[in-house]
Amino acid sequence: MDERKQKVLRAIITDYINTAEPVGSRTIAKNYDLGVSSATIRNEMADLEEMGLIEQPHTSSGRIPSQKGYRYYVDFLMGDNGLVSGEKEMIDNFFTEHLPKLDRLLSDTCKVLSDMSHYITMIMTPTKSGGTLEQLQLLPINPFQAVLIIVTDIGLVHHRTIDFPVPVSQSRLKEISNALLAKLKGRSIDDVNTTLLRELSSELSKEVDIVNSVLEMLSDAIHDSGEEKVILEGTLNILNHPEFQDIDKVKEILSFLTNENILKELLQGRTGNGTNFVIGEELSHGQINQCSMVTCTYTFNGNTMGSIGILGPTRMEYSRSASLIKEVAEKLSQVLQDEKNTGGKK
Amino acid sequence: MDERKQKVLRAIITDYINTAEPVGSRTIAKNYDLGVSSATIRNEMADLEEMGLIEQPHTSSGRIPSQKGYRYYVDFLMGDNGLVSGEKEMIDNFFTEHLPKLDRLLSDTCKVLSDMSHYITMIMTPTKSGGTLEQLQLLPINPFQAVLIIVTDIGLVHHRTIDFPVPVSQSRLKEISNALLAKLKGRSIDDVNTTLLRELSSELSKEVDIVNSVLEMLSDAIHDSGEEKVILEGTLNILNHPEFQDIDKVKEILSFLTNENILKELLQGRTGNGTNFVIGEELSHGQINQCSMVTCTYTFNGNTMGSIGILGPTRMEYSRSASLIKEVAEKLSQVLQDEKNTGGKK
DNA sequence: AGTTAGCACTCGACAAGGGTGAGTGCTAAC
DNA sequence: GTTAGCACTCACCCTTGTCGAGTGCTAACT
Repeated sequence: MDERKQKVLRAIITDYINTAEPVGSRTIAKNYDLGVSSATIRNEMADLEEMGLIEQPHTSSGRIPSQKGYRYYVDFLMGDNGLVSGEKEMIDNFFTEHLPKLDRLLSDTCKVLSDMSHYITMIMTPTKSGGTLEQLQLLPINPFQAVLIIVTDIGLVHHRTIDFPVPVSQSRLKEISNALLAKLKGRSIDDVNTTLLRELSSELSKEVDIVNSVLEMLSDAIHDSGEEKVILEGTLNILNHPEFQDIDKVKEILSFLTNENILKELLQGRTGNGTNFVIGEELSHGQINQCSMVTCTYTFNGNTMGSIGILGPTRMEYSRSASLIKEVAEKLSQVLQDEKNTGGKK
Repeated sequence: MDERKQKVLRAIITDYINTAEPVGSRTIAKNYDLGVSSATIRNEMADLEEMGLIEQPHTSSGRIPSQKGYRYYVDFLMGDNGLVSGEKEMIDNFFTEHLPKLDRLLSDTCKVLSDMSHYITMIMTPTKSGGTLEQLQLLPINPFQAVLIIVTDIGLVHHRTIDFPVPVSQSRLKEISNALLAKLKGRSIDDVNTTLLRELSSELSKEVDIVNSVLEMLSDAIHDSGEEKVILEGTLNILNHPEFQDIDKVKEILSFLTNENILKELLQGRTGNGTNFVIGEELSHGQINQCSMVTCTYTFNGNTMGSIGILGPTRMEYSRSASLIKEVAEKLSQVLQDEKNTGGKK
């Protein structure tokens, strides 16, 4: 593929990203000075079409990029446009001003990203597997109820209300609480499985009913704590793009995205450390095969913690989205790290 | 307004609710045997139009109900159609099967209601003002961090992570924790305001930095705890109704509803104990003046705790929605009460 | 006096037809 | 290899005509 063909392809894709209209040879000749006439460009376009990189919606209309064309574009042509001046600063400000309360931070980050990108954004919360249990406490509310609280090493707090079948004294509650803490403190979340809990149950078998109520909720809380969640924002943004004017299409996509497992699947298993592009049918879900996605991971302590994704039409601004998501992911990782370093000088 | 006019009006509204098409005199004569010809109905319709209860989208089209017409309908004509057989059972089952973990319960309730109604539903979480603080505890994570936990009398748990500027020993933490608990236990949430916190700050002034970090987060948690939230579900349901085929209209409505304060306003201040109807412009927000809303309150300990709302097109099924929402609100109140009674036998 | 049948009229919805313009492919000349 | 020119295609828009549902009015009927 010679350089001129690349230029033509880049011009077509750039134009189509901006206008969402099939782009003709004259438009390119006029607006992207390649130094050749429209006729020449027509010849090049015929070649590009033969290669499967662009296509014609119908005879005698302009060309639009094919999915293969977009793939070639992100892999070889796109380059790194960077962010418009001021945008990087916006992101930085957001992170310096923001309280590092994890769930809130993530959901606000997601919101900022969707506002800036004008696409749908999603963030997977940190996988807690690998974390350890640092605190565990039972707080009495009344003789028949208590609150179970667990805290993991990265400071995530989970709680559950426990109903006891019989009244439980405060001192007894404290005993159980201390016994559990002694056993579990410092253990990894993944270790606290059914087997271990059963062991505990038999060890603390003085009052089975009570202990079992506690263990049940503990298991529930641990399980919940190990579970990633996906935060979704900017779903309404897609309504601004001309490819989503069909209400049925929109409905299909949006209801598809309400399934959290789908979102996890979309965010997970994207290879590579940097930004990653998944285009159209590569997403392998018919409902969103008119969409593309840019993903990136964020880290904590050098380990991948979760992913961030931007979902837009196949015609999305790949370069800009990549720059945005990369900046956000880096800043996010940094804030998490800072929090750990300055907050927890062990 | 004589009986026949009422019958005609009821027929028009019923038909329009089902079809979303302007309804003509012939349709009524044919499908709703009033025992008179279409000509007579035409005369009645002319009268109804003069009264402002129905209107014509354009000359020589059928009639559609006006907002005043809907108002008359819900006030006098509608009656109580009740639920289709099996629906009440569905709701009851949902509540018996469901774990009473408050926030989860409410969001699932909201979901069930939106699934059954096919409209947008919203639930305002319980107002905690009036509640009292029952538990308060500081759990150490490491010398520089602790988790603050507060529990209210109805079992709501809130937590905040605190960063200390200097290392704090476990025993000192316990002291502070106990001192605060002694001061605050049993006090109403509303009482814990800035003034009280300032008092505490000076009383516990041994290590101002530490105490202030704690009080700041306490204030934050209390504030959050006093704050109602609104859960929203079924936003995509409106896409099924023919009046919402215009993508711009949909966008306007949906983005309007992302503002939580708006939702609160919509749910609050509806008079009366039973179900309540707000029609079209009565909602006093231009963005949703093509919508109507049915609301109902749920209670705990005999006090109104929060509201539930169903938002649909003005052409919504008022009677059915009212029955649904009433059933759900009653069951929800009952579950909350049961939980209190069996869970907390003080 | 209220009800009904009949009739002329209105107006939106839909389909068919023609013009316009953007864009292509091909060919011949440069 | 590049360009200019030309015939051709096709979506889009506008106009026109037809159709049908529905109305209002009037005169006849009970």
